[in-house]
Amino acid sequence: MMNQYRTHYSKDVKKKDYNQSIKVAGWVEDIRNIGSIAFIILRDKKGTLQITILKKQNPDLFKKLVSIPRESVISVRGLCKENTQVRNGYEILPDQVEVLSYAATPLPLGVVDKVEAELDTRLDNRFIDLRKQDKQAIFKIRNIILAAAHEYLRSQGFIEVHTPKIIASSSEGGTNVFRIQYFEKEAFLAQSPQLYKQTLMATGLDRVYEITWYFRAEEHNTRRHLNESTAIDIEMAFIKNEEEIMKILERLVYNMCKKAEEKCRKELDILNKQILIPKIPIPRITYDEVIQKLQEKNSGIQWGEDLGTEDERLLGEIMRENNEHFYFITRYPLETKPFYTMPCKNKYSRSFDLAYNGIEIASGGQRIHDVRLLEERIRRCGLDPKDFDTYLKTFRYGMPPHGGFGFGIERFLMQLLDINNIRECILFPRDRTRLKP
RNA sequence: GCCCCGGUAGUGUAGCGGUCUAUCAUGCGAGCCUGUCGAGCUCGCGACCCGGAUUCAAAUUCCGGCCGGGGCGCCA
Repeated sequence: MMNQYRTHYSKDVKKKDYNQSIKVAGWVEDIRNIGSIAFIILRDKKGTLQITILKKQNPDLFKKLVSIPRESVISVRGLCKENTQVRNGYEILPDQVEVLSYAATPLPLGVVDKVEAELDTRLDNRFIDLRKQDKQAIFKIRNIILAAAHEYLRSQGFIEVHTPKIIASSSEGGTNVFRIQYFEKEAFLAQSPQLYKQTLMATGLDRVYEITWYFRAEEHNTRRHLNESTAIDIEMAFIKNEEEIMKILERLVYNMCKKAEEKCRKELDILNKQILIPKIPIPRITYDEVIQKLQEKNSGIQWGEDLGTEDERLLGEIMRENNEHFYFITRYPLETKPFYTMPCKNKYSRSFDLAYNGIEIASGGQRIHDVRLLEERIRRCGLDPKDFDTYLKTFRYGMPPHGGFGFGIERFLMQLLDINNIRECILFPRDRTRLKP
């Protein structure tokens, strides 16, 4: 007995339950009233089932059932009968129906209607949109991917941490931050846990990870940006160079893909997608090689410039021709990277991006642990070391070599499942204009 | 921040100066139908984002506003 409303989920009814009285509960997805017989499709967490009722056997109950508005929540007790004509192989012949919640009509959005609504309408009514199994599948896969990340990172000695999202100063420069009122002070929402992760490298925890929010006040309006997104952020100490970080990242990605492939068969089927599991090692291409490849394809990009969207797409295409979907871009020019990035041979840096079919999904690298070099880099980037007092202090009393990365969860999901709008990959997206629900 | 595009029933659309009393589908309501599973059939309900302007006449043209989508930049 699961609870007073339900003894079985739709997909848990087995042969041994046939000819038994069972209880099911869920949402009324559809009612097909043929006249003297009616079929009610009930949807629960695991799928759908059919309730069949004959008018002449129970006229009152018949009338009650067929007049329930779609998407109402009901609990039904009845005899479970085998029937090969029905998709599940069984149907329920009800003797008791309890309406737990009546749905108003018309629905703001149909769950099984023949017309698909636009994303904007769907997001406005996300609680109904998410009743659709294909929309739900994305979040079930997301769950498995994150479970895989936790499992893998913990197996590698990382501990999970949580750092503040309300912060005193804009951490890195670069992207715009949201300003908020913190009692009598001005504060900001963290655009990344970068500086805190580094601070933790001074503590001896050595390996930390955080599944975290990024808040970014950029007024972008694209299919691949959110103003509130999530990431897997890691930082590790006592590294020799950035290669060690990439080794963790590629294995993390491998494990996430593998677990999704193993455990999300049903969801992948619903979405009609297949997962490409990366071959390890994931190829590393240097920034210089990238520029060369792009120039061969007549891109106007010059050495020293960051890759534009078009360049990223083109590179993705070039790589795909060689059957490579994942690839690292390494050794970016120091100029293009934030102040904390470890330089390499003057003009290069020990940084990398991980791209997946032409879109950046992670970026990271080795950080500077020498405080004097760090101060110099802050100045070179046109910032004032005084503004980084709290941060710089952590480097003055013993800071090991370290590095890490930030990995965008929605970006990854979007590429993994070939979804063309990032808003599909987060339950309640925040974008340039959307603040609710 | 720059640049495009769009707002028509609950949902998705057609119409792009008069023929709009606005199309079709879906939905909703009523009815018929004993095996539906995109059920079917009959009847009905329901909409031109807002404000100005042009015109004999505006859903349609112009201006402003509001709301949305997308591209670039930036980035995950």
